[in-house]
Amino acid sequence: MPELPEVEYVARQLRKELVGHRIRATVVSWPRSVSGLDPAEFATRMRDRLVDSVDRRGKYLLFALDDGNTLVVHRRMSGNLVLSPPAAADGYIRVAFALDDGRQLLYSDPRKFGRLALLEPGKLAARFAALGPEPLGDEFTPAVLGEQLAGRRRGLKMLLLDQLVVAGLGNIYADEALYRARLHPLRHGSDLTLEEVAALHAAIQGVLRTGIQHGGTTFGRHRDAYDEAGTNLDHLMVYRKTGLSCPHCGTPIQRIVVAQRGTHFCPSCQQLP
DNA sequence: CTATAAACCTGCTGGC
DNA sequence: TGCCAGCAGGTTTATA
Repeated sequence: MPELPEVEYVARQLRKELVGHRIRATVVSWPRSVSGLDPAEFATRMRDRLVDSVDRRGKYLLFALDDGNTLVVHRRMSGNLVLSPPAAADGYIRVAFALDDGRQLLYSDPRKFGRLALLEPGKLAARFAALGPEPLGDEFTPAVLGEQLAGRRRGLKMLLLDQLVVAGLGNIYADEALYRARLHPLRHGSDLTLEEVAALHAAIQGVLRTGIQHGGTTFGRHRDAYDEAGTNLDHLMVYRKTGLSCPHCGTPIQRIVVAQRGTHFCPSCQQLP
């Protein structure tokens, strides 16, 4: 499940590999993977475009093209962007881009949830205007996090998953951040002390940096641009560790369901007041 | 504002 | 061992 670390890691790889290269032919084999455009029109607009830059915003990958438009990719649950040749076809290729040097950029997505869109500058700005702050950016300070949580009666788990509160956290890193900050997932956003907000801020940045450092968390299908699995699974403390001992106190990790999502925490280290 | 649920999909797990 | 129901989760849309 690509979250910020998985997207950031791939963005860094693709920046190195794609900037300065042109896209030649585009083949869309699952039309719904492209949103907002007819697949044939999408292929036409992509033809001979030069990749000027590769960036990330939240869980979105952004490829700035030389005609001023931006290719936006969200991998959702099972999408991967992989450079060929890794024995190429895995049977789930939804979109394939042929590059000017013979390589291919393949979008593989078994569950077909991910989306590729081609956006003009105005639409790009509108799309991301409401998105929350970048948790690893300079603008994300404890005070900013405090503002985002102030007056919110929702639980912390829900708030952290809300991309308008903070951009890029998903189920894995939300659980890990709350564990690291020792905060119960059902604590109300508005109830935190200044110290707790500061701890959560540090925890969010910590778990994300750790994730990037280890190439992301591969639970099943996530692969980087070179088709390699990430190793951050070895560094998770609570996510999908129900019944296993808390690394800090030994209490069995508990699983509850919050907003239809599995939520893992230590009932001893993370208590409700 | 907040909460809840369904829809989009397919691979994998677990219960029998 | 084999089958199949249901789980898994990011986002959008709909409903209350």
